Amino acid sequence: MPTTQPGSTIPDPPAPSRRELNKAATRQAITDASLRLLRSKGPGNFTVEDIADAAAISRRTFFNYFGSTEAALASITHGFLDNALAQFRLRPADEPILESARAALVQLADPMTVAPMAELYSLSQSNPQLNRSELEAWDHCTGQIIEAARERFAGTHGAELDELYLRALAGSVISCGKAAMDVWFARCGADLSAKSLAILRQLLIDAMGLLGSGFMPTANLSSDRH
Amino acid sequence: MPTTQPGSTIPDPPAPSRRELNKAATRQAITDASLRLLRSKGPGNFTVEDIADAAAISRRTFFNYFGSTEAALASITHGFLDNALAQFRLRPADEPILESARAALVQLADPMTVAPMAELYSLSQSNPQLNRSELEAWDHCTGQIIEAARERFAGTHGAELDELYLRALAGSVISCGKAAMDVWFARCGADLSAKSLAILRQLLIDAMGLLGSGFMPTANLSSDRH
DNA sequence: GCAGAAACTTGCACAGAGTGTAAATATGCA
DNA sequence: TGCATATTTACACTCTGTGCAAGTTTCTGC
Repeated sequence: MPTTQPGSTIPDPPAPSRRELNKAATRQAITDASLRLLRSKGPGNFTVEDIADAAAISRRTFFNYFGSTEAALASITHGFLDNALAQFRLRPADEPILESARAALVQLADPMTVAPMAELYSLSQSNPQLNRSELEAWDHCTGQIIEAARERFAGTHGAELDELYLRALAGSVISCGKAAMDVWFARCGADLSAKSLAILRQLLIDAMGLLGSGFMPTANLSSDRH
Repeated sequence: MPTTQPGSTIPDPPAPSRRELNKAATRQAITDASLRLLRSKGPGNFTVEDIADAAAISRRTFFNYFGSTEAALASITHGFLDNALAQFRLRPADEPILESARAALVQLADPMTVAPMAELYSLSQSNPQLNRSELEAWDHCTGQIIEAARERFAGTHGAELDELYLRALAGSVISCGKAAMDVWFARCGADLSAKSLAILRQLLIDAMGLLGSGFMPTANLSSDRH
């Protein structure tokens, strides 16, 4: 029962006002409508007006929330990656970054979290327009990881972390996470069974392992693990 | 004097026909005009029609060559990365992939090659539209590296390379290359002096070194090398 | 060299994307 | 309740991107 007593000493989630609730609902209605249309008509076969009608809003309002149909769908990916980032930030500050990344990514291999992402993957396969927005989402996440790692380092040490180290590492972590997702999807499609998710988890662990070991050439023997 | 004797036994560059020359010239005229307009008006402040006028072609013809203004500009990045890929393919097949990547990237730190890229970087800083196309170009290159590495491995060994290894490595190499370029640009701007290019070269080498050593946490001491 | 084929360019028309503006409506706050 | 502020909406407008058909250039075989 989340009471919001005015005298509460803990800031709580600061009282979601009516306006914020409405906006969140509209936003959700738009992404839901977009996903429905993507399912029923396929990528590129529906317009912003279609989405607006399906979400019971005006075309103009759609553009108050998203800049394009792709952006509306990419919000799913953004949600997924924001989740990953939140997990990353929860890790202890003295942990090696790669280990934090591994732990954060493994958290994502859970049905509720991965389901929308998997569906989006399967529906947007081989569609250039959507792929660009996906790339943008992953890139945005890279930027956020850079920020998070920088803050973490500045917190524990006094100095600043080398910029190349930071950017190269963050980019590689994201690339490896993406590679694991790609391989998983190619191998399992949108299958969300426990077995399939275990494979995803292992792929994410393996990918971080490869990164941590500097991609030793012998590592390609790992293919017979599956 | 590039004679094209019919009896020549070597296939040569197979006789660039008039049509191909015209197309190449038009393509070049479009990218040149785009870059000129980017310089003079800034990103987002000119239309396809402006480019078409400047290149002395019709609007419709522009779209026969490129799908958008961004795509026209991204052809610069594509050229740069195609160059990198060609260097990669020239490396001996038994060399470790990371070493090949390092060598290929270092080849790019040369004024003629890097100049257009550097200018594009400086002009499209903080412009979302252009950045998306840039990301797409890097991603496209990742795909090509995956292909190249797969072929190379299949050539020397009989078996297939583990898909995760391949994708994670290719993605990380590209990420690190990009990170090095980003840091270089942040540090040196569009400066193309020998000293600046030496820094770029060293950044690329360092980035590949980080990748090869698995991002050992002590590596961040490298910042005092510069 | 010349006719016909094939490739390329161009103008036109049209659907859709994206944005500024101002009026209408909903929400927050005293 | 009543005013201030935030949000939605309709409308108009520019620009994008594409199909189509008519014009122009290049290529091919004769």
